[in-house]
Amino acid sequence: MEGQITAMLRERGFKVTPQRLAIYETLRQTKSHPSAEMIFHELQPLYPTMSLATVYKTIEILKEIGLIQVLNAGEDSFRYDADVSNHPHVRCMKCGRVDDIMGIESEDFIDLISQNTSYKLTGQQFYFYGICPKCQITTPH
Amino acid sequence: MEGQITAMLRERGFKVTPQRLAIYETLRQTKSHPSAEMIFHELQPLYPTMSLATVYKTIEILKEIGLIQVLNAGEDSFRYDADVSNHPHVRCMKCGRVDDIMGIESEDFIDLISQNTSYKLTGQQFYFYGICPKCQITTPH
DNA sequence: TTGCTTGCAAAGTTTTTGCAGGCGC
DNA sequence: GCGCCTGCAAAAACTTTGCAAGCAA
Repeated sequence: MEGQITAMLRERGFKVTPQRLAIYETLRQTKSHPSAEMIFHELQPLYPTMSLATVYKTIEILKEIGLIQVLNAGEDSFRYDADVSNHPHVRCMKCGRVDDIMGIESEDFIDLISQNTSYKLTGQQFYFYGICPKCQITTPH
Repeated sequence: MEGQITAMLRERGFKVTPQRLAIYETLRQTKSHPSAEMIFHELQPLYPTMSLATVYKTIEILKEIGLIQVLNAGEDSFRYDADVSNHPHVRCMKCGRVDDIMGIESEDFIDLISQNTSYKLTGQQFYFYGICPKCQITTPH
């Protein structure tokens, strides 16, 4: 599983660079669904010369290869997830964090939709909005 | 049902202006889920002096009052829908159009999610991606 | 008349593009 | 060494803000 990115980049004719590996690794090691800016700041200490433009360009490639998925939970910016499995996301309307919702079997629901549209479906994203446990405590009413 | 916007604006202390009525009416009379820019261009002939800023400011109010809902189907810009009922949307990856998916009962699915997260849920958006009927014909493979 | 609203312009945010030097292969 | 890649800067795209004049109530 690990190191797969190297092979997948080369297969598609992309070069393997430290920046690309670092950006993917950052996404693999977090569940916080960071934006480009967040990834950039995360890598700043390790790669002081890294630019935001490189983050965006790398994200574009990783998306194309299918190594990451792109999220927009109603914010101004996009977030990225190295877990490309089909799972819903939930955003806290108070603190802004975005979490995974795991363990949901949505095939039946998707089939139902498929039968109710004339589109040929290729994918989907389910976003939920609410208040996270921590923010429920802070403001309990 | 019609003219409700007038009362709802006044109730909240907002003034009723031709621009606000026109922007809401544009959204009520379409199913294309226009962006701010699209609304602006639609109204340009009728209101030559209308500005994009007014469109954005009005959208902010309509959203606050609950007369419209905000969508982001993975595009750079937001889209707006005067149908605030809870229904999924689908975007064509080829031509970019965004359509409603009606007639879906999603309560059971939402309940299932509700039981699988520690968030206190307040809302959700379901986005599907695919190819619309027209684009399926144009490129049939 | 009062003060919210409009529309213009400027600014803010996020993302993309152009290009010269650098590095993967 | 060739050609793609990086990083800087500039630009583009979308949205927000400031302010003077205008209009709703």
